[in-house]
Amino acid sequence: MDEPPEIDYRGPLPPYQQVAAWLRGLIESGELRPGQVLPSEKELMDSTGLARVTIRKTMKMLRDEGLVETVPQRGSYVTRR
Amino acid sequence: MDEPPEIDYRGPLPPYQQVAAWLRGLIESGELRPGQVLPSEKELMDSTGLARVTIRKTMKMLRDEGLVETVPQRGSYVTRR
DNA sequence: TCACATTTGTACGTATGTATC
DNA sequence: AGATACATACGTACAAATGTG
Repeated sequence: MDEPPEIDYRGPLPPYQQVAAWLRGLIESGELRPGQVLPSEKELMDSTGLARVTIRKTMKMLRDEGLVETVPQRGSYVTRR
Repeated sequence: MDEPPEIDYRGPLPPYQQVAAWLRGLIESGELRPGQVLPSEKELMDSTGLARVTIRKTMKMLRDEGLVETVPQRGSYVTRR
């Protein structure tokens, strides 16, 4: 898994959307394929330096977009379509 | 943290400047040292009885003076110089 | 069967940013 | 100056299910 971009706390997009944009790009480019697992909340926290609630907000956004599906105690996966 | 002075709503200085003057004094006297955190907006609201917008006006004044720096979601700190 | 680490779910408290009335 | 609301973010803690050894 690539490293996420540096978080810009002063940019036009809030941190949780910056992470979402990064993951969205990986999915749409095919780097992350349908059925494939995404980094765990912990991994994203460590790689971005953001808090868990912020990462969870990112994942919720991607879920709402239908791009990923989250399985409790398992992880989040790229939606198969 | 000391208690702020009683707010004089009829005095020559508006309330937000009265609070600013108090904090400025603490900083210049060394009671609040560089890098040290200032009371949160909530604490200042409670201890002064003033509204949040007023407290924020106080902090903006101190920021503009270069006496303090505010970190989003963190708090305001005495500028290190 | 058991113990342990991992992972998501949930909740609470605190803090600043922004907007509306 | 004030009141209220919502957005965004950090930290902590605990619960519950899963996977691994």
